[in-house]
Amino acid sequence: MPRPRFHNLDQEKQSSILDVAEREFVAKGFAGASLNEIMREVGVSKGAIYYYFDDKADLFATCLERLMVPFEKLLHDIYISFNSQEAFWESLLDACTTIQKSHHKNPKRAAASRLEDLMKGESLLEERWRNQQGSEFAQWVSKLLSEAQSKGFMRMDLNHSLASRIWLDISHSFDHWIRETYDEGAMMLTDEQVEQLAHTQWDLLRRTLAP
Amino acid sequence: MPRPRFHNLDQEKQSSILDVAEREFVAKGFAGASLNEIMREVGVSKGAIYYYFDDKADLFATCLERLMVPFEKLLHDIYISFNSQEAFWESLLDACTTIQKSHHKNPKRAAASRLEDLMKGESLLEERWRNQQGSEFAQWVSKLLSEAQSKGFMRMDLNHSLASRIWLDISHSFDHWIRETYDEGAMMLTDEQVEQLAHTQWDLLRRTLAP
Amino acid sequence: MPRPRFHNLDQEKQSSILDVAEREFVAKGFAGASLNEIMREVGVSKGAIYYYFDDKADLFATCLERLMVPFEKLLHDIYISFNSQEAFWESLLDACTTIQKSHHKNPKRAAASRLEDLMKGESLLEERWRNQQGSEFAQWVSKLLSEAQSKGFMRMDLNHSLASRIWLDISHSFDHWIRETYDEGAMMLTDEQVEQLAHTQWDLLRRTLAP
Amino acid sequence: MPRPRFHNLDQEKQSSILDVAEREFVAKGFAGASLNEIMREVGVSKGAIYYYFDDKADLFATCLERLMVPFEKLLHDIYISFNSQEAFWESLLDACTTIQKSHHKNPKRAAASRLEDLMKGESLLEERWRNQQGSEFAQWVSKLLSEAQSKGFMRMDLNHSLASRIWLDISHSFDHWIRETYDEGAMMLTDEQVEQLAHTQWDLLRRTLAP
DNA sequence: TATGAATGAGATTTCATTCAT
DNA sequence: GATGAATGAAATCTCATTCAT
Repeated sequence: MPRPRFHNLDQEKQSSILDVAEREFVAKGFAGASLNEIMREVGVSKGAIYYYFDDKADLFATCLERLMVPFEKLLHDIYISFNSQEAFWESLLDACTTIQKSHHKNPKRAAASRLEDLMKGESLLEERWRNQQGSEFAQWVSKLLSEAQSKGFMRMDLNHSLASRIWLDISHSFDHWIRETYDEGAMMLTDEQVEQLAHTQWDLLRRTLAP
Repeated sequence: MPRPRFHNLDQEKQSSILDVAEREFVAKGFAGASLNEIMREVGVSKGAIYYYFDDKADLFATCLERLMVPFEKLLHDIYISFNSQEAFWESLLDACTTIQKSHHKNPKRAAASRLEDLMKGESLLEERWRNQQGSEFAQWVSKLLSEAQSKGFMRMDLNHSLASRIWLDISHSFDHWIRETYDEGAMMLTDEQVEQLAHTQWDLLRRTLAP
Repeated sequence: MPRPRFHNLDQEKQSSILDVAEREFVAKGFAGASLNEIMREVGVSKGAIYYYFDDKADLFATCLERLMVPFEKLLHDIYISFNSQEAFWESLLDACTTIQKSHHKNPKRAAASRLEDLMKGESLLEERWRNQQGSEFAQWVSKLLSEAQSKGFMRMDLNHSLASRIWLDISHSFDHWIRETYDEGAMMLTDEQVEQLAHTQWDLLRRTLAP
Repeated sequence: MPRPRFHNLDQEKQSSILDVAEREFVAKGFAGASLNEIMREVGVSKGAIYYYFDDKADLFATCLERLMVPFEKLLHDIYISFNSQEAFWESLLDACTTIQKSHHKNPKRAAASRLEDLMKGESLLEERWRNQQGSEFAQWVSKLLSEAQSKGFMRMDLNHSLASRIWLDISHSFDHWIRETYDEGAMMLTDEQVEQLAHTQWDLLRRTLAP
């Protein structure tokens, strides 16, 4: 959580700091990233970063937060039906589509999974972050899975933690793929193609997790 | 690639160095790991490390190599039949079982995927590693996928790179799960359970990638 | 010497600033104390401190001054008789009693000696402070000693600077002791006990410095 | 406690480091002293200090130790007789003389009291140092005082902690005086004068603390 | 073959101080 | 009168790496 001062900066400044920091963290990992480098690149004075953020970890967390918060809002608004098996899978398809569209509109969002990966092993970060909010998406998946299993909409012969893991990793596969794709050629997909992609993802989930 | 001298050391010494280094890298990432710490823990002199390895990255690569090489040998010995669709999937089940058994016999192997993850973003490392050998497993998967697709044993409506990604990530899911499971309780699975796990993994691949 | 504006503040505000600053300086020394910390604790804005004081040293000096000035007034009002040896020592006993009582009424005063100690070695501070007023008490002691020696009321076989030093250090001994005592248990001495203490101090001076 | 490496340096190097550090600490206090400055002045590389010492506090402690250890050895060898009041005071005179001579031979030793003063309020330092050894001299004084009081060789109408304090402060008075004297003019006292000084000190103690 | 002393660049962080408003 | 954003020098400390022995 950055100090309130940070949010008093004009959007442009805020963005430019977080953009650079995000790029640096993604490129070199948490420990490998250099605040010096970030300051220099942003063109901000040495003390400024510490005027806005508590420390390196705080800056990192703020980058992560910026990526996650809108996504978490999105998640929160998603409605999943449990009326019938059919309705359940149908609404899950809608969810996949919504999420994919959001990712494509803001492809940087896909970096979040990379940032979360980077936290692994930085015990300091993990603690702070998890206490603060944890991975909302992982919780969302876990909850949905439990509920769907209890209704018999998803298979129960898989260990719950393993099933979650797989669901998450399939989602991450698409995130990675999108990130790589956009990084390489900044190609733009049409709305139709994005819908197709979401359908593919949903199909994989169904193939994998349907009873 | 460590200097040849390193391999003149007795096995025990080699192992103790790489064990400690591996633990340190996995725990703190590449940039975060401290050579000082590793030396101290191993009880080896400062100069020695530089006598055996070019630099930090070389030590890292050697750790990774140790984990990968036996696995690559295993891969190399696996026979996949392309005689018929049935035979293909049958031999793939054998492959999954072989791999799972190997992982359970040497659970540290599962750390390899974590080490490979750690490399991401350490541009220095990535370059060296890819030039040197790259991820053999990824290549194995990619080649199999191509061949199976060309024979019609696997679905073709998925982008090749995305399909690879998914195959790899499902494999990683199991690696992660195994690593976590062993880390937490050091529980031991019976042979039967391992076979069951391999079957599950294979089943997921089939559900996901069969035409 | 703070800017005149400072004294336009209401007493309460002035006190709260100096109280916190004094505590911080006594606790961490001049260099170790942090203006940031002080501002935060007082709840005063960053600019304000620099609006009221020239700089850190000025704030320090003001703390010291607040402690010393009333004491110096006290000193100034003390009458020492040089009519006879007997009268001299008698009036010195009165002086000791007056001073001790003042210290006990305002035990923080005893912190002054600690603050003065802290200045030692902060060459910047020493210079400013000595030029400005120096230790009034040291001067008072020195002057009394000279006069008493010249009248034969005090021994002359001691180097003057050494004798002063001893007189001062005996006084400081009591200051330290009082400070420690009050810090530890906040115990309160009765008037009688204070008088007894003053008598002890005076007795030590007489034993030490009488011819 | 410096790392053993430090003591492998030739005496000259060790001394030059500690001399500069001591001067810096005495001049500016612990917090005020700058390691950078010390390194620059000694002409030693930035890493070197941290190669020899754990941190700033360790360097400080080493300075203090160098001053104290020989003195503590001296204390340890001093014999105080408790056979009779006369013998007691006589042996105390010898002790004073021994100590004074030692101080004059190595006037820097007198800085120890200043260094110990500097530690006050640096809570970090105080803890480390006291746990490690504490002020040997204070203990020596306290023990002697108790024993002498129990035999009736010293007055018992003074609070023990206050009496200790006074004894210590009288000793410090002489230390301070010596340090100032040597700092100012580097004048040398003859053996006879030193003996005279010791006698004065002893006389003050007797006047002050004899029954 | 092996050591470990020594280095110095660079890391994160703090802090007194200034100045536009 | 008063604020607090912004600064940048300097602080402590770490670390991969070199090199004389």
